[in-house]
Parts: sequence; C-alpha cells; structure tokens
Amino acid sequence: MKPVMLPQAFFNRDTVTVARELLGKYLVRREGDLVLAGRITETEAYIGRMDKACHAYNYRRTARTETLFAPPGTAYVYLIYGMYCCLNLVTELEGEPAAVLIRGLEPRMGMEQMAQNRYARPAETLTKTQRRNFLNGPGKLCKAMNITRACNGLPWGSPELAVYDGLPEGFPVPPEDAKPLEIHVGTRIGVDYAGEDAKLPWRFWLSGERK
DNA sequence: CTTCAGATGCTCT
DNA sequence: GAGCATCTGAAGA
Repeated sequence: MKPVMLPQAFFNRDTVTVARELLGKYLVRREGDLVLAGRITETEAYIGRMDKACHAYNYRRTARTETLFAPPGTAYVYLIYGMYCCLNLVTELEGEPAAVLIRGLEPRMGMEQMAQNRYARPAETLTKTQRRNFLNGPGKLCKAMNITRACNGLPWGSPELAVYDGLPEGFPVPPEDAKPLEIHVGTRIGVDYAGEDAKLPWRFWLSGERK
C-alpha cells in the first residue's frame, strides 16, 4: 500500500471521531533531510464549544488559544509545566476551536536520533524501562521529535509535520502494524479541573500500550 | 512494581 | 500569584 498524507478533510470532522481514527496512523517529523516517524497509539479529544478541559472552552480566545481557531490540521503546540511541549492537531471547521492531543507513539523511523534527542545517548544504551516508555507520553514524543513551540501554527501540508496512512517510501510497515486495531476508550488524563467534563470518554489507545 | 517530590516558565486572573 | 492536557529519579515494597 502506498503511503499517503491524510487529506485536510480528515481533520474537518467531529473531533472524537478524528481522535479515534488517528490511532494506527503515522506521525512524520521532518527537519531538512532528517525524517522521524512514529505510529500513533494514544490520543485525546478536546472541544472548546462545550468542554471545560479545553484551553478554548466556551470559545475563549487568547494569544495561546488563537491556534485552535485555525483551519483543520494546523499544529497546536503549547508549553506545559514550564518544561514540556504537547502536540495537538486542530479539528473541525475553521473557527471551531477543537483539537486532538497526540499522547503516545511507537517509534518507526529515526530511533537513533530520537534517542539522542531524549537521552543524549545511543539507542543501544537505553535501559529496558527507558525503551518501554520511550514515546508513551505527550511531552516525551515532542522531546524525541524536537517538536517545540516553533511548530505552533504550522499549517496542514507543511513538510515539517504530517500524518500519513503508511510509512514514507522505502520504509516497510512492520507486519504487526497490519493487524486489526484493538481500540480502548477511557477518560482523559490530568483534567480533573474540568469537573464533570473530566468524565467524558474522550481518550483512545491501542492495546499493548502501558498506563 | 509503586509512590512521591521537585523541576521550571508561561498563561491568565 | 496560582496553576498547569508532564516527566524523572530516588526510595520503598
């Protein structure tokens, strides 16, 4: 199967649907000749129209949330806890502030570079625990792929950041990726401040994921 | 395996 | 000034 970048229309849909359907797709990060990629294993939906957990709840428009009002597929990257970045992809019609948070990946391309970005060491020197928890968190995957606030607002179609169905030419998809997806549903992480909305079943992950 | 303190700076009130 | 869509390393079970 030939790899194709998801069309922008993929993101111009209900956010919860997009979050579910992003599982198993490939996040591809490019910087010059460098190509990094990972299979998406965990996502969460955030919908400003009615969701207290969303930064743009009730259409709140500030310098930070401005990106959430951008066209579908736009990258929304923000700093959290003063140290880590989180990557989201904007969803729904332009002007509807909503996005999917990418919470977890399995590494597929550029393992060596990602190990350097994350631990400043060769991949072969990583411990079992480091290897097992390599990209299973929103801050971890951004660190590994050098996704920073400089990526905030990147429009859909930018080579620097894209989501593919399949891996780029020359990189065979592992057989395990061809198996049918087993999707789990649960509540979102770290949004207790959102009251009742914290109970919404808007987190999705593939079996095999830890946590 | 688990819990837990501490890091660190931006965002909004 | 308070709080945050997190992570790490150390210590204990």
